[in-house]
Amino acid sequence: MAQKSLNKVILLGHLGRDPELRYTASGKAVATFTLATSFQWRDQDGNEQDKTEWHRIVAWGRLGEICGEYLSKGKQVFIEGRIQTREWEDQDGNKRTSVEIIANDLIMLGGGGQNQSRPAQEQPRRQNTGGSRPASTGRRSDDYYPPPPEDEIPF
Amino acid sequence: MAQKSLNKVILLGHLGRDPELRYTASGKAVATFTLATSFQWRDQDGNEQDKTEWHRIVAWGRLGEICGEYLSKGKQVFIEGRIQTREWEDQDGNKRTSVEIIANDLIMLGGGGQNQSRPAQEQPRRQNTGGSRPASTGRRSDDYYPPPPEDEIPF
Amino acid sequence: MAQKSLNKVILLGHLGRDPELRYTASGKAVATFTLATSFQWRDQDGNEQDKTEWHRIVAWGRLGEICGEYLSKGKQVFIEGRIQTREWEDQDGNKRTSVEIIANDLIMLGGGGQNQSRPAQEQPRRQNTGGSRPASTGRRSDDYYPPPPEDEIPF
Amino acid sequence: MAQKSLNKVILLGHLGRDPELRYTASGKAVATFTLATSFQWRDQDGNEQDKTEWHRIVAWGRLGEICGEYLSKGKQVFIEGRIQTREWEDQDGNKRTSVEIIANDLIMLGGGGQNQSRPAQEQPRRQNTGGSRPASTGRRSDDYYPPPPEDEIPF
DNA sequence: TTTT
DNA sequence: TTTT
Repeated sequence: MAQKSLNKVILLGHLGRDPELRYTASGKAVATFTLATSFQWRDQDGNEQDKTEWHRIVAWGRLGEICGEYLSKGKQVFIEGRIQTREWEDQDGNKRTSVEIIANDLIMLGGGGQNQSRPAQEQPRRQNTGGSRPASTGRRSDDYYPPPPEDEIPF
Repeated sequence: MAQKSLNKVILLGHLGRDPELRYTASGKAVATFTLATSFQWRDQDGNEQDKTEWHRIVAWGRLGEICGEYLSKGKQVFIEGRIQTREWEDQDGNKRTSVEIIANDLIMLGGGGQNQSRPAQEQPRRQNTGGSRPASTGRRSDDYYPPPPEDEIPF
Repeated sequence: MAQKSLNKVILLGHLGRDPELRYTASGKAVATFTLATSFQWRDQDGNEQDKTEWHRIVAWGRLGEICGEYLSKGKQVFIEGRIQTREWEDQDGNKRTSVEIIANDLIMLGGGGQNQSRPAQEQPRRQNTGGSRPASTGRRSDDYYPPPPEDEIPF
Repeated sequence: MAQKSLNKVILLGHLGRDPELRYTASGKAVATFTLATSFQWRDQDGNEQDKTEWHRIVAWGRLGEICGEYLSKGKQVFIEGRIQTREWEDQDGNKRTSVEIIANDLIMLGGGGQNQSRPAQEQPRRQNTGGSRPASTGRRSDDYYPPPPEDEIPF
C-alpha cells in the first residue's frame, strides 16, 4: 500500500503552439500543448546564459476543453500539475518514455498570444465531460471549503 | 468579477498541540491546530539565529476529522492550503483580525509525536460530512485525472 | 535547535496600491504593498460567491527596489515568499500582530497597471544593497546550478 | 532574451536506492538518486488503483554532498527543484532525452531508511564546493532576508 | 506550544 | 516551438 506522497509541478511560461484538442474513444476531452520556461544563469565569464525548457502539458476533461477554447500559441499561463511518465513503443518496437505534466489547475495571464479572438474551436464537442461550471477550470472541488457564515464558525 | 488568482501555502512542520475538533451547528467537522516552522539565518556576527513561526491551521470536513483522529502534539506534517483572514470582535468590541491557513491537503510524516497510539477520539462524530473515502484526506477530487487505459490515449 | 521545516507562500494577484519604498537606518531598501487574490465558491443556493483576500507583501533589498521601480497599482504579479508574523504595540500599548509575506521571488505579468511608464522613483536610492545583477530579482542564488557543459556531467 | 518564467517541482517521497555521489572533472560534487511518489485513484469499478512515479533527482555541490552523506535507500525526503531535460546519445548514436529534477532544497524526514547510521561516505571528498555552512542544504541564500531588529523596520 |  |  502506497504511503502518501507529493508530486507537484508549478509552471509559468508561454505556449509554443496552439493546443491540440482530442477526444478519447469514450468521449473524454484531452488537450496537449508545450510550454516554454527559461532558466538563466551567469557563466564563469560573467555572461548571461539562457536555456529554454519545453514542457509537454496534458489537460483532461473540462480543463482540456478550456485550453482548446481559450489558449493559443504565445499565450502566457500559470499551470499547476503533476509529473507523469508514460511508456510507449516507437515504430521499431523500442520502449520509449515520455514525461508529461498533467495539469490540474491553470490561470490564463495577459501576456503573449497573437490572435486574441481566436476563431471558434474547430474540433466538435462530442461530450461535455465533467462539471457544469462553465468558465471555470474546475478548481473548486469539494476539498476547497469556502468561508462559512460567521455563526457557523465554532472557534 | 474577480479574475483568477492564486493563494497557496505549503508548510512542513510540527504541531504545537493536539488538534481541537469541533462541529458547526449544521454538523460540519472542523479541526484547528498550530504548526511550527522555523526560519534560520546567520546574523552579522556569523551566529546562527532561529525564529519560530506559528501557523494557525484550520481543516474542514473529512480532512478535519482525519486531523482529529490521527494528529497529535509534536507530529510532523506537510500541509497545503490557502491563507485566509477572518475578522472578529474581541470582548471590548474592537475589530480584530486572524490569519489562518485553510488546509486542503495534508501528509502525515513519521517524525515527532509522543503517544503513537493515541486514545480514540473523545469527541463524538456527529456527522460524516463529505466524502466516502475513509482513510483519505480527500485529495483525489475530480480534477485529478488518473492515467487512462493505454488505448484511451489519443496522442 | 530547530529542525528543517518549510514555510512557502505562492501568490498570483494584483496590487492594491503602488508599492511604498523605504529604507532602514542602515540603508537597506524595503518595499511594501498589498496584493489581492480572490477565492470563489458556489453557495448552497448555487450562486457564485467571491471573497477577496488582501496580502501584505514585504520585499527587502534589491528585490524591494525593483518593486519600487517597476510595480504599480493594478499590476499583476506572481510572488513566492514566506509567512512572517510580526509583533508590535499600537498607540494604546496593546500587543498587536501583523502577518506579512516576505517575498523572495517575483515575476511581473502583463496584466493590469495604469501608468505603464511610471515616473521615475521618487525616493532617493541611498544604497544599492545586495547584488550586482541589475535587472534581476536576485533569484539565481548559488543554490541554482546551471546546466554544466556536457563533458562535465559524470553520470 | 528570455522573459522571467517559473519551473518549480515539489516532491515528497522515498528514495529507491542509495544516492550515487560523483565529481566532475573540475571537482564539483553531484549526487543522483531516484525518488518514488505514488498516485492513487479509484477506477470505474470503485477499486483503489495506485501507480508509482519514479523521479530522477540530481543535486549539485554542497547539497549533493549532503545527499551522499545522509540519504539512503528508503529514506523519506521533501525536495524542491526544477525540471530539466538533458539530451544525450545512446550507444547506437540515437538521440535520447532524460528528464531530471535538479534539486535546490531538500528536507530529510524521519520515515524509512534501513541503515540509520550509514557507514561514512566511501567516495573521497575531492573538494568542498560552495559554502561553509556544514549541516545546511544551502538554502539560506542572500535572497532570504532575516527578520531585522525591530528598530530597523521603517513601516 | 513543536521538533532535532 | 514561446516570450520580452
